[in-house]
Amino acid sequence: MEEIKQIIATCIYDTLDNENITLEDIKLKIEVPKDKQNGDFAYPCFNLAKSLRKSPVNIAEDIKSKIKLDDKIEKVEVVNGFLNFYLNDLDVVNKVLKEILNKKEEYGKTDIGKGINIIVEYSSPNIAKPFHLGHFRNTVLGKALYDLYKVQGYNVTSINHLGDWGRQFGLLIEGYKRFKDEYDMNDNALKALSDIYTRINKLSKEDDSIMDIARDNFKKLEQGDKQLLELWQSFRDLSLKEYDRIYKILGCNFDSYNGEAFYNDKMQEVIDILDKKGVLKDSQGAKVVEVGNNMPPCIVLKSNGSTIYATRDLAAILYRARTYDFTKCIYVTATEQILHFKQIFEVAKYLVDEKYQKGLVHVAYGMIRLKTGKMSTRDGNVIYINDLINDAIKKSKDIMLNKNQNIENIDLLSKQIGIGALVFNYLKSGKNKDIIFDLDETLRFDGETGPYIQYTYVRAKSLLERAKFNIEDVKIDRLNLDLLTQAQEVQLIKELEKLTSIIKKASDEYEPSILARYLIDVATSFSKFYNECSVINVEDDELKDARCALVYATSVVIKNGLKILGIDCPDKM
RNA sequence: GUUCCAGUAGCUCAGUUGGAUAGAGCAACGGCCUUCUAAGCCGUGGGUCGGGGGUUCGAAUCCCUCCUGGGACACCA
Repeated sequence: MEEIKQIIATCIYDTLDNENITLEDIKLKIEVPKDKQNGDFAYPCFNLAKSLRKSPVNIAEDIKSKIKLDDKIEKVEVVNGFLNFYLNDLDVVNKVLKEILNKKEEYGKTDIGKGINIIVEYSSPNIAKPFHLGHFRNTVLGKALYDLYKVQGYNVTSINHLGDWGRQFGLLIEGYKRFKDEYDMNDNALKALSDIYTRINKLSKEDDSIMDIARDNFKKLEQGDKQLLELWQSFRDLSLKEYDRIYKILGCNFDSYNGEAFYNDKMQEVIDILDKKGVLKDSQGAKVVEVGNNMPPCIVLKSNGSTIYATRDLAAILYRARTYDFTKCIYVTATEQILHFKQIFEVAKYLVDEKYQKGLVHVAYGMIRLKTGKMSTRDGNVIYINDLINDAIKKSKDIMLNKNQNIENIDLLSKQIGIGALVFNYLKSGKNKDIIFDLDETLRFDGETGPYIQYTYVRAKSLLERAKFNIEDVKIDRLNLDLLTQAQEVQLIKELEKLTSIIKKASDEYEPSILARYLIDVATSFSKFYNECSVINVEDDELKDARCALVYATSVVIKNGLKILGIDCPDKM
């Protein structure tokens, strides 16, 4: 891509004789036309009009008449002041396909991140509560970001910053003591714990003494009360066990589960540093740091002297800079925390070197709301992810049974497809869009969905199986790829070429949806090819092999792409 | 009140470092399975790109302003 732009820019530059125009200027202006009719690359000549004192159309014609084209470029045409460049398709076809066939599951990977440390903090649920849709969006996004960096060779650390500390646990412990006998902790323990929490929370509003006990419980926890810590630990273990099921399903694992509790003993140093630097100020009894930029100050110590979430996040920044020497530390959370992160990133300049402070990134995603309003565990206005997963699996199973009665592994397949639909649904649109939950929309299986892409993969695999095409037995250099000249074939190959640059763009913009949408384009291009070009029923064996190679290459791109998103490829559906 | 995000087809969304006739999917309607999986493909209809100004050869995209929806705004996370 970049090299071709460089070549075209050089070709254009050589026809011009004007010191006001640089090669770099030209290269920057080269674009990919939206409409393929207009070629593979285009150069708009309008901005040259002033320096050259000629009309854009004349300039374009002039360049065209003088230009010496590189071998890689087939032709150039002038349309409305644009110079449209058409690549030599056979070059592209051969180069791209051979690369994919050789690299296989490595295709799309690069090493541009070699030696660079990146932290992705994501998922981070509050323990003792079931996973809901909000956590799901977070987890799916974070996992995709993690893998986007991973495949580019970055040294990535994933951190699950568990919400496992705070007064709420003092309250939960009290509720647990009172009501535990009424619940079955072996079945859906998190639901039970969260019900207990809801109950005791309600009670505490009628009875002030309960809050006092909760405060006291938490104080004891902080001081290391053995019995209470044991209880707290059991809540944490139960929660992780439950979450792990979902993490396994989504294909994510964490290098660290250091949550808020972990920083319990690491906050004093933050206070000391801030104090020593003289930035800690009294304000209405609390200790704050002014952060400017029209923002309210960041509270670091509450008026009762205790720490707050900002203190913990600051301690985490300090710890992570020392432990991981990160170039980037990415926080995946909902948009409601934007101000909070702006504040602590500002305060961080007093704690760590500029290198680290500049590397702090907040990736904020839009809220998921229900038609009945914002999700809230407290009001019971919430979608639990387990329920949704079960719905999705059931639906894909029903569809399969409807199509074909005897499918092996139907449980595995329906799980892969149902979850593929869910995950894709939450990755396909931009992260800062709010989502209003709609069950029918979430469980769609046709159109721009996960199952559509999986289906494309399955069709490709099925073709290869029928054609008995096994990549391990193929002599890649002896394939006659020059036979792939049909419009659908060339178009598909040009699509496959983009994977690497798409991965880079998606990570640069912290936007996995770019990859998700790209995979839809790949699937669509393949489906068009599939409809137009026979693979198995062609007489010419050379053509058959070439097409099989293309089918295989497509399956590789889809599989590699979906893997980054955390979506499995089923063999049949 | 301050500030951030969003507003594009009936619905859900792409497109935003300015470029060619604003694109998909769903829904609607019409085609394509005795030959590779119809969870698919092809076609038709559907648009004041929230409104109004401005900058520019050129604006959905940049600037100003207003409207609508959502979030955040001191001791919850």
